[in-house]
Formats: sequence, C-alpha cells, structure tokens
Amino acid sequence: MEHDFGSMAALIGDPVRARILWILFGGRAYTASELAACVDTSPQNLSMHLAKLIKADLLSVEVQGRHRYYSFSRPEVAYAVESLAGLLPRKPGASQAAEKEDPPIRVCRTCYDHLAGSVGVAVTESLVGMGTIRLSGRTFEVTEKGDRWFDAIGIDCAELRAQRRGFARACLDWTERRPHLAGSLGAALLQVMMDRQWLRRMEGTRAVLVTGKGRKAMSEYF
Amino acid sequence: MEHDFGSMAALIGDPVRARILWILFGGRAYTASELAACVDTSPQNLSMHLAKLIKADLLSVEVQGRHRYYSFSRPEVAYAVESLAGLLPRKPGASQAAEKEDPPIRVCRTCYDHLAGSVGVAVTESLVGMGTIRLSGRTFEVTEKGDRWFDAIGIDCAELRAQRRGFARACLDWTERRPHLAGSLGAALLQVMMDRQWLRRMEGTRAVLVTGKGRKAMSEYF
DNA sequence: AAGACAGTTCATTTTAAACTGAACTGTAAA
DNA sequence: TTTACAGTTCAGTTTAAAATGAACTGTCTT
Repeated sequence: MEHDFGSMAALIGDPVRARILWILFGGRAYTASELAACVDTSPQNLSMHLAKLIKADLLSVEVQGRHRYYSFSRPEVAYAVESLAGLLPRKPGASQAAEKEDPPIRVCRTCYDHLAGSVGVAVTESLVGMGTIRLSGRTFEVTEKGDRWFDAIGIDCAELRAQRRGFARACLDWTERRPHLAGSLGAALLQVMMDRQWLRRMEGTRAVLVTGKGRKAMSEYF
Repeated sequence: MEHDFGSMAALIGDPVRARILWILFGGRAYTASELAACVDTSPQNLSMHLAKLIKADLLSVEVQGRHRYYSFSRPEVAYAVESLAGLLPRKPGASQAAEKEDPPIRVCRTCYDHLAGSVGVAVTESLVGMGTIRLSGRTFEVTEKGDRWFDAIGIDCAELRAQRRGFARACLDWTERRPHLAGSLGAALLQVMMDRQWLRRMEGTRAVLVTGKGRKAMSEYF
C-alpha cells in the first residue's frame, strides 16, 4: 500500500531542479555549466542537484572529454513533467476543448527551434525513405537529390552549410527514442512549414498543431 | 518560458501531503479526521496541509454538517499522481508488457470496497438503464424490480439496508466524473463479482482485471 | 443550555535540506 | 609542463517550511 511516489515529487519540486528539468524538457542535452548559467546558481550547488537527479535515475550523463552532457534518462520523466505542468491554474483564454485530449506536446512539438515529437520523427524518416537525407553518426547528410528537394520548397542548403552552427544534426527524441532532423536545416524546415501555415504554435507551450492544410500538404510532400 | 510546474511538484512532494494524495487517489472522499488517522499526524498539521492543497486547487472540500469531505478537485491531479508513481524504480518481478499500456487503474479499479473506474460507472449506468436502481440525490434507490434482480444474483437488499453504514451511496469517480454505486450494496456487488471470478485483483494496486469469464457474464447480466 | 466533537487559526519551535567556501580530480589547451 | 577549465566533493552555515501547543469557531447531541 505505501507508495513512495512523494519522494519523486519532492525531487522534482525543488526550484533549481525544476528549472533544470524544464530546460531539459526541450529534449536537448546540456552540459553542467550551460545548466548553471540557465538556472542561475553556483556550479557546486548545481552539481549537487544533478547528482540527486542522477541517483533517482531521472537524468543520465554522457561524458565527452571534459564535458558532461545531461538529459532525461527515460520518457517517463517527460510525462511526469508534462502532467505536473498540466496542474497549473489555466489561463482564462486557453481553449477548453483542446485540453480534454492527450496533451498535444507528445504528438507534435518544437524542440529548441526544430520540429520534434512523433511528427518530427515521421517527417525525418520520410525524408530518409525518399533518399533526400541519410543518417551518419550524429548528423544527417543531404544527398544530391535532397539538395534539389529542399531547393524546391525554398531552402538553400549551400547557404545553411556556410553558417557557423551545425547544419543537419540528429537530435534524439525522448518520447520516440528515435533521431529527428535538427541543426540549421531542421530549423529552416520548421520555418518553412510555419510560413506555409502547415503548423500553428500553441501559445505558452512547445506544442504545435498540424493544420488541415498542413495535413494535406504533408501527405503530398512526405 | 518560465513555467512554474515545480511549485506543483513541491506541493505534492511533502511526505504528509503525498500520503494524503495517495489515499485520495482511491477516488473516495475523506474527512479531515479520517485522513489524520491514516496519515498519522496531528489535526492541526493536517489542516495546514489540506489548506495548501485546496489553495492550489488540487483538492476540493464539500461541507456536510460538521464534517468536511476532501477529494481531488479534478482528474488532472490523479494523472499527475499516476505519472509520478510511474517514475519509481520498477521492481524486478513486475511484468514489462503490462506497463506499456495505459495504467489499468483508470479503466477498472476498486474504490475503497466497491467497483470504480469506467467499468464501475458502466455497471452502475447499466443498472439504472435496466430500472433496477435510480439516482436520487446522493444515494441510489433500489426499485422493486431491482430487489428481485439483486436477489437473483445472491444479494439480499433487506439485510443490507438493516446495516448501519450507507446502503447505496453514490460515489463520484474522478476519471469518469460520473456517479457509481457505493455503500454496502456496492460492496456486496463487488464481492459477488469477485466470488464468481468475474474480476481478479492485481497485487499491490487497486487495479482490477476483468476475466474472460467476467466479460461474458457481464455482457449477459448488464 | 452544556458539553463533546470536527476542524481551523496563530505564534513558536524544530528540523531537514539548500546553499556557500575551500579544496580537490581529471581534461584540454599554450 | 604549466596554466586554465569543467566539474565534483566535503564541512559549515543559512533558511524555508513542517510540526507543535494553545486558543478559537461552528455543529451536533442530550
């Protein structure tokens, strides 16, 4: 009978840890120093909190040289964060109808600046299937055919490649556990889809809705 | 960007409050003194914690004379508790397959001593539809036809009515938000269904499985 | 009307946990 | 090989929040 779920809530409930989890909720892995900067606390203190989260298996670390990348260890963590966020007093303007269904964030959301969730993964896998991109380690490569495809929908790969930031990184989705397209190419693709009104952001969340127009267009393009 | 879900986690994370929520997770409403007894703390302290939970709209009170009945104010609270419980390290013996699906507790579970969840609600509504019981305020009335129906499956209503506890209370289910049959009649009905092997309790939880035999029998009876 | 009971409020004490400062490992650059 | 950087560990301090004791409101019983 005695169920110790309270200890998990207490763990998540500390303000610093909650801010850490909210940042990691985006799906990207962060280093300890990046987190310390975002969360605005001392490195020692942050380290203590990270240690607690690791011990409870809410986070996992990947060591890369002298950097340590922290991220959610399992999708359950994201579900818990989601459901806790769902407890907050709703803003008056929020639509009631949408709330009843499963949280849209699981299905389709933005991760940092690119498309994630099952839609993000599906789009990525479709691009792979079409032979436009190819997974290679931690990044995607764009094929010649892919260059033409992206050009057709208004994305200039050459220009993006010239940018300083990663061009076509592979970002791991914590609900799907499969890679999706990130980097400047992922961001550009999201931008195009937004511009064409295939997707619409929901205010105050990372959730994205697929519009009717978007559904049609995507079944054609992908 | 700043999302204060941590305050909700902190609220749930206190050991006393967590125990309160776990008890109320059963779906039944409890008075402050009942909770104090279950949770093993002083009435003042409990009152303070209840006040905090009320203020955050996690619980709601219903005043009945000098008693105050506390229960979840909305199903989101139950979801959050569920997802937090899902974060606990899994026991080695637990079946992996069952975990993947939606927690069975939402579908069919016992609430104190009677059948709740969607099955509990469905059974109750079927009884109403058959004209065996009729909702009247906070209790159900058993019709003449109902007396015979219950007698046929081995429940003596006259005997139950003589008992001190409520005979056929209406209990509100937090996932379905609809009343289901509680009280001594509800308990007796659950007992019969257990005895006949229509249902089987899952160890360590309130979840109840509908057996194959149960499915057949219930489609016949309800 | 008097007492018992259910429950709350408020001021005070207690306690657990977050934070700080200083010292320490291991990695990378100069 | 020296210096800087990323991150952790540990002992001591601080602080916010839970628990306690005493007094209070309202309700039911006899």
